[in-house]
This record gives sequence, C-alpha cells and structure tokens, in this order.
Amino acid sequence: MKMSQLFVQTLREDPSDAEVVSHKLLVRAGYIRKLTSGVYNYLPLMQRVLRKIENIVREEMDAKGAQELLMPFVQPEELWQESGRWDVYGKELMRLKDRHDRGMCLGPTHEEVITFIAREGIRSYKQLPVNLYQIQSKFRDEIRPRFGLLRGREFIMKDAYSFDFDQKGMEVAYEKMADAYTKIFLRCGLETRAVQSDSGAIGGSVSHEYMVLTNTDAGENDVLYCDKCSYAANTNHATSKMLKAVVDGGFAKAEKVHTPNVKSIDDLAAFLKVEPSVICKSLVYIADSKPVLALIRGDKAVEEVKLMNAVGANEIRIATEGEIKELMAQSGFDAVPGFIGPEGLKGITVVADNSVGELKNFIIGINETDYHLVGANFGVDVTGPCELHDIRLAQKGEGCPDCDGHLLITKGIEVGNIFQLGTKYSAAMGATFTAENGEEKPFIMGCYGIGITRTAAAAIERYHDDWGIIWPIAIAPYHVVVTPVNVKDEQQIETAQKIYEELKIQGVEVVLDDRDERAGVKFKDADLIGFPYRITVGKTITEGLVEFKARNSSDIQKISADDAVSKIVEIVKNIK
RNA sequence: CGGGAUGUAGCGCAGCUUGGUAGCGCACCUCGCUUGGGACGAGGGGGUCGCACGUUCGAAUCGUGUCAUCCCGACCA
Repeated sequence: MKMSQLFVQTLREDPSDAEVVSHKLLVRAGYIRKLTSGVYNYLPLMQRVLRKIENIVREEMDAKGAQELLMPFVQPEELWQESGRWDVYGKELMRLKDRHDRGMCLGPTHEEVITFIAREGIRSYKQLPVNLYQIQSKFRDEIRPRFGLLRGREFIMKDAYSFDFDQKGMEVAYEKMADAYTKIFLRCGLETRAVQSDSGAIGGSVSHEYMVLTNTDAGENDVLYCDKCSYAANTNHATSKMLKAVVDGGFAKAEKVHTPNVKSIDDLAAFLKVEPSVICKSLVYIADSKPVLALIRGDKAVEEVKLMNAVGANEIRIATEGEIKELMAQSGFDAVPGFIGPEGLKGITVVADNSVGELKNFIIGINETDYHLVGANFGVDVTGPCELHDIRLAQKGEGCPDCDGHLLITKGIEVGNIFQLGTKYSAAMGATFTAENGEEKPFIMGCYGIGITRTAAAAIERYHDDWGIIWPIAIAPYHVVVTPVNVKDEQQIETAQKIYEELKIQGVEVVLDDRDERAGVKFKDADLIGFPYRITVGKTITEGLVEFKARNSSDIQKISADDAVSKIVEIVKNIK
C-alpha cells in the first residue's frame, strides 16, 4: 500500500473528548472516528488490526474443535421472555419494536439464540459435545460509555458456547477454552491473568475473567492477586484469610452505654477505647426494592456484589436516610443511622458476614439514638433470624485463601471471560436432548467471550510511548513502512520502490511512504501509527546503505537494501 | 439516573463579562522555496456560532427551554 493512497488522516492534537491513551492514539493516528456516543467507525487501519486479532482467535478456537457460525444481530423478544432475561437485563438491552409492534432487541450476547439453535439441532447425546462460536458486533446500551474502544456501546466480540451432556464434559470444554484464551492473548502480545469473578446477569457458577494487568485509569477492574501462588480474583468476588484481630470485646456483661452523637465506627472505637474489630457494624441496603440489613465486623467493608448474590437480588444500593427512618418507624423505633442494629427490626432480611460469627462480647447498635450495647452475644442479645454469608470486601495485605501468601491489588482490563453456565438457559428454554438411558435432559452449557475491539485497545494501553502506538507485530495493521526521505531524489525513490515491491512479493505487509513530505512528517506519522519496523532510504543510499529501525527500540542499523529485505522477511516468517 | 462541565470551520481553541461586519493555530487548495524528526513565504476556499423560542432596531454574546457530548459514581467483553 502506498501511503499517498492509504485512507488515513492523522491529527496533531489529542481529541478533546478522549481521556485514556488508547482512545487518544486511535483517533490521532486515524484508526477510528466517533459516530455517536460509544459507537465508532473502524477505518481501514483499524479494520486490519481487528482482522488480525479475529484470525488469531479463529485459529485457536478451531484448534479446540469449535465451529464458527453467525447469528443475527437483531433478536426477538419471545426468546428473552423464555430465558427470563427480558425482565432482568435492564436498560443495557436495547429494545425496539418492528412495524407489527413486535418486541425485538439488539443482541448484547447470544445465549438465547444459541440455545434456540441447539434446541432445534441437537436431539441426542451422540451429537455432543459441540462448541459453536461467532465473531460479531454486539450492542449494549451502557449507562456511561467511555474510554473509546474500551467501553463502547457497540463493540466486536467473539462469543462461543459449549454444549455437553454432563458436568464433566462441560468442565473439559471449559478447560479447553481457558487454554485457548491464554494462547490467544499471548499471540496478541498480551500477558493475561485468569481471575475468579462474579458471574453477574449471565448466570452460572464458575467463571474467570482474563485481565491485562495495567495500573492505569483505563483498567476499570480492581484485581486482587497473590504474591506467591496463581490466585487472582476480581474484588467483587475475592476472598481472603483475615489476619489476626481482636474478636472478644472483653466486656463482663451486656450493658447499654450512653454514646452521645457517636455515629462512625472510628469514633465509637475511640469513645469506648476498643478495637474497631469488636464492633458489629449494621448497614441498611435496598436490594431489588427490599430492605436488607448487613452485619459486618467494624474493621471490614461490605462487598455489595457479594451481598446482592447472597440475597439473590439483581440490584443493590445503600439505603437513604429517609428509607432508614421509615424502616425504624415500622418497627417502632426512631433511631438515626449510626445506632441501627438487628434486634427487634421487622420486615427486613438480616445477612451477617462470616466474620461476625466469631465475635464475642461485642458492641452493636440497638436502634436507640445515642446508645449502643456493649458485651453483646449472639443468641442472647441478638436473637432474630440471620443468614451467614461471605459478604466481605477482601483487601490488599490480607492472606491468600489458597496459600500462605498475601494479596496485592492492581487494576486490570478485562479482555475475555469464561463461564460455566450449567443448565440455566437450556432448562429455562426447554433445550433438551435424549441421554444414553433414554432420559430427556437439558444441555450443560458454557459460554466464552473475547472483546476483540477491547483487546486492540488494551494492547495500545500496554504498548505505546510519547510518540504513538507500538503494536505487537502479530496485530499491527502492517509489518513495515519504507520511507524514502526525499521523493525528489531519484536514487532514493527508486531504491525504496524496489524494496517495497520485493517485500510485497515475499508476502510482507508493507507501506511505501511515497508522499512528497519532509522527513519529519513521515517519521512522526510512522511512529504515531505504530508500524513495527521502518526502513529509511536516505542520503546514505549513495553508499548502498539504508536504515533499519524497530519501533520499540531507538537503535538504527545501517545495512544494505538486500539485507533489509531479508531481515524483514525473516521476522515476518516467525510471527505466530 | 444523581453530581459537574462543554457545544463557535475537518481538528484544537479565542471571542460572550460590556449585544453592533465571526477570529486564531493546525489541516485543506494554488504558486514559490525547502527535503533526516510535525519548515518557510505569498495567495485562497470553508462556519445559518448545537437547536428552538423569547428580549432587542440589532443576539455567538442576554433569558427560557431543548438536544448532544464529555468528566465523577452504580452496569459490563
């Protein structure tokens, strides 16, 4: 491709609406342009990058025996009614009506459609296992699209779905995908960590997220990982061994204590001269519009996602002061937040964190403003029904749950995600097969996603410098740019052209910068766009020498034109 | 949806307080000159100032409304 023909417009300045480096560089270097919020045009350079990533994904998926298909982007409401997600999915699901007033939606994911396909096509266990995937645009009407391609509303995703006749088979499929994912990201030049995660609205039990660990704002997920073993988990899911703490308040008897205007845990601990860990903190949440009282040790925090899962809700938020007041009134109290406790409360689910179970002679609110109970004990002073769950936010420095290491925290960009779904969709939608014993059984499913566009953006977050993008060669739009410094110099342009033709013949993806521009402009553009290699044909051509430079290094080698060609050919041959 | 901000040429911005012929840099076109890290000179094209209503002799500027975009939070590949 000649640079003079390539459809690309580079910008000198960062676009005003871009915040993170991948977004800025993709726009500046002419890869993408915004069409509307969270929706981007992928220009020719971008399309080449996406194709490269997609092809790596295809090769690794096919290697695991998965088969590519393509499902519709628009889906009928009925299917979502069958799975139950029409009501659950929320506003991210872009709903529309066709001319006959039938409900439709833009596909945010394809569990419903694939289950429909399996229900129609798979009758017998003999047809299993099957793994089907597609690479396609998805649409999720995100509350707040941001960060360019990292969180668009429309994005390209590879989604795969496995079908098995038993749990064991599904676990094998899951492991295969896990293996494929590690390879895919590695081939894209990205080291990832498989972290345990919450499975959210998609459902299922076991799931892992593939994270590119980056300590930048662009990493939207907080990841806790062990400094010793391979344990890693999203903070919304992580568990930890707690380090030793005082759990016995040491009070000889239960006693109501006047604590005027002492509302926070820190103030209360200071006021009573005790460790925060012997206080039982009571927090009121609203989960799917129902009130929930969460009890947790005073020195720890509640992880809302865990709490939400514990009560089987889809939405959760902390209660407002007004709601708390109302709740108090219902049970005949009028305490203000800071003095709330479980005892005597009516019409509320009480969930206690496991950590609370160890407490003895502790301190707790009793729904009386300006008073707390010290020396409280379960079964004596706290008598209501109460479920024990892990609802605690694991924190940095705590013990690894799997070994004797400690947890560290970092940010991560989630580029892939694998779930063991089980029968959630197949059972709901009546997708069954005939088992060996003649029984009709629902498929055991798994689903596996990779954000193609997000992977490209993550690669830029990971590999760039002040001048522009530094693509890993496997996903670069072109392998090399040949830059004649002065196109009016016949020897330079002729040599450059020869190198260009030769490389093309050898199957190298090459751009010839044949523009009548000054060298500085060409170099700046080449660095910004991020060609992995550059062959510069300049003054030294009179001695038969050209320059060879890698984008990720400042070294410049002066070599013969022939050597430059064979060097590039060698490099390209070794791309996996 | 809650909190904050911004809409003026393809991009980045000034002008608005104090209403009176719409500006600057980059990009683009022509000519000259230049050719190793975003040169220079001369000339040129391009904007119903987000949209609507109002105030006024007159609105980019003042008022009201509306739409869009971005940032901070809850959602997720």
